[in-house]
Amino acid sequence: MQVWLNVAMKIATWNVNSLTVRLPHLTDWLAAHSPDVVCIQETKLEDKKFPGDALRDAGYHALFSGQRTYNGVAILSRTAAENAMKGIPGLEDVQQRVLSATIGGVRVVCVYVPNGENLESPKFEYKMGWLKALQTWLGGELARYPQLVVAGDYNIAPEARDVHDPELWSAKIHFTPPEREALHALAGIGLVDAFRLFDQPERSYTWWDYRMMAFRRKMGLRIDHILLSPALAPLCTSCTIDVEPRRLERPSDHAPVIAELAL
DNA sequence: ATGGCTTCATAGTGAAGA
Repeated sequence: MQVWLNVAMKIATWNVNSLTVRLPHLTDWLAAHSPDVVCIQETKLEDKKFPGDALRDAGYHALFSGQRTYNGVAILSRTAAENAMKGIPGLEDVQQRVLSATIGGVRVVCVYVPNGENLESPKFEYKMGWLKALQTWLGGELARYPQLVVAGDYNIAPEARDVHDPELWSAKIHFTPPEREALHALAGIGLVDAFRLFDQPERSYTWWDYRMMAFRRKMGLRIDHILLSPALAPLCTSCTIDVEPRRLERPSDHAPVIAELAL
């Protein structure tokens, strides 16, 4: 007699653009959706100011790696995380952008890819070097952890359909050819975009500028992604963007992305 | 639009985000 034990895992990513400002939105969202794992970017606070108590009251363990003013990542989970690690090994970086841990047998990597500013900026060089280091490291992690999720704010829109006006954005940061090639290279090592495993509505985006009433006018970019290892991709049962938090007062400019896995 | 918000910071001709 064979016993099947199916476990569903709901994993999300959300750039909150200041965890201090967005904490009420986050705790409301956790209560409404009960995700098992949430990768958070742009906490913008030092570790000593991390709202661990509020998140514990909300029912979540938290790993965090922050700094003053900028960047900062966290992983929230219903069950305790194991083997937590900060950053990309071998990459000297004072900016807190990567956190990884194992939760329920799944290796979770939370990433906040650099913005890049523009093609002429030194920040663009930093972004491209950072992405190369990420790719090299993830190649090894894929071999080490067959069940791997890499979720976060990639600051890159992969395809024209991920940009509200591809012509306008063709030479702009987030949609330049070298950035798109760097994201495509992650597909080359086996990582699959969970969102495109399913039919999706047109004009599906995860970020909208605060200016120009961009959200209301559907002028956005899809730059937040959940990438899955080859072993996990067939186990993914859904992937959606939740635009509701973007409608709230004082919203984050990013919306959460949620994937469900049948493990 | 070479910046129209928003955040954190400081009191800047702000910086940075996306």
